[in-house]
Amino acid sequence: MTPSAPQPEGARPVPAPRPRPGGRTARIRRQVLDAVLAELGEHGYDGLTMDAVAARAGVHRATVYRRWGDVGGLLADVLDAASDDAWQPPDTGSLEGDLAALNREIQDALTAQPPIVAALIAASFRSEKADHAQRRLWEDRYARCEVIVDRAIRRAELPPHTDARPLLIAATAPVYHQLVLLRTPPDPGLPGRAARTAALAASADAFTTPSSAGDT
Amino acid sequence: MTPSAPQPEGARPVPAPRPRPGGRTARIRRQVLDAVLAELGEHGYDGLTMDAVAARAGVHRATVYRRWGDVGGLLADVLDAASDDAWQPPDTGSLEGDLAALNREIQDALTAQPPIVAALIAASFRSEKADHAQRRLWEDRYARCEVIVDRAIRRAELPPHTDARPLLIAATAPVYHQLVLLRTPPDPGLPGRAARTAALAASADAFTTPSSAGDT
DNA sequence: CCACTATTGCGACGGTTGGTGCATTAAGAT
DNA sequence: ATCTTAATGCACCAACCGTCGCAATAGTGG
Repeated sequence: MTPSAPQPEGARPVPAPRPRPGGRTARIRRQVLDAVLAELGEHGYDGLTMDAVAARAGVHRATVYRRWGDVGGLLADVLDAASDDAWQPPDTGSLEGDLAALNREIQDALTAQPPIVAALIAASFRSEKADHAQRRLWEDRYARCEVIVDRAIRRAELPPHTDARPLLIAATAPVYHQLVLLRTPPDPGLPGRAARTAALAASADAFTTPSSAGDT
Repeated sequence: MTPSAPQPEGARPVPAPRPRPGGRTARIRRQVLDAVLAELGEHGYDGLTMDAVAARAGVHRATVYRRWGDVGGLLADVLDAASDDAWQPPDTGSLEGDLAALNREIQDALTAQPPIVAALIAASFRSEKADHAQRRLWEDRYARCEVIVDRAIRRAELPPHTDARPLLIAATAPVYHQLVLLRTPPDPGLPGRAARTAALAASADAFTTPSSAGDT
């Protein structure tokens, strides 16, 4: 079973809804998840072995196997933990500015050193559990970004019935595509260009729903 | 074309290893590559082991190890072999039609059963060799697609200095993004919508190089 | 046809990782 | 303090990896 979302650093020990949220369990969980991030940054997703994680965390392999099952369980837990932050999309005052800033954040995250984000995306292909967690993270992030489109509609930059998701996908997909799939070196102009392209198509009604109130 | 048969360095410094592309060598290569595809389709990239490939191909493990080195070498050879086909982008008579047809081909390939293309993309993250081969394949495919933009320019559908690559990326990235990264179920309307969006932005000069003859 | 040799098959080895039964420890309650 | 039992550590096995030396095979040139 997956060990539900762990609390971030130093969170107050909540009044024990779980059978035994003892100090040892929480401490080991934090140690293991930190070890996963560290191993992921050093050796990449391919060098992420249960043995190395357990050794770095200072716990026995069997403990990691029982609580997380396999590497995918570890990744899934890390990904779910990533959804617990308070991230919000940028707010620059214009649609194109928001999308460009968003794309810049994406590019920075994908090219950061160590490449943890890229490693997590790549690793999500190896496991069903990590895949599901990755999808939840995508859904969470794109849902939060919908406010960008809402604001643009409120500013009358976009027609009222613009579909947020396809617009956000069109704006961000080129950045992911080039950096994750094509693996081309980062292009400083790409975030802005992709944002401009999507904003242009959006203002030309390329993302308005034919029927109203129809969510995909 | 062949995996160039990397000789075991240091073991036997043969000064003039006469290449021997005899019938047996080629036959074994084909058997092994077919086995790789079959294993990839059945067990996915994660279940792709050297032992299983050798057993299915009817050759000894040592042979596979000697000629391809590791799983990455096998994948790289498969990817390189994929570049040797005579694929050409569709020609429907219009830019949007070409892009839509291209996107439909991409979507079909990515959702085919067994998911060999998706498995190859995912597997390209596991190995340096497979990664390089995958990049070569991307480059080959996108280079072949540039003729779509050339034809559109010749038809006066696009301004003369339109950059082919960013346009092709913008048109195809959403399909890859949704199917490979986001892992959403295939949307029959997505190829056409992405093509329409890109064509619209392109006709609005979104992909023309600001300065003269563009590079990249 | 024959000699030469690159290539393959064969069996085995040590090493690493994935995964699991069993004994021990420690958290939580009485 | 003591009991209960969830959680952990330990030992163990199975599968796969990567490599080696040697024998057998089959292209290649004479």
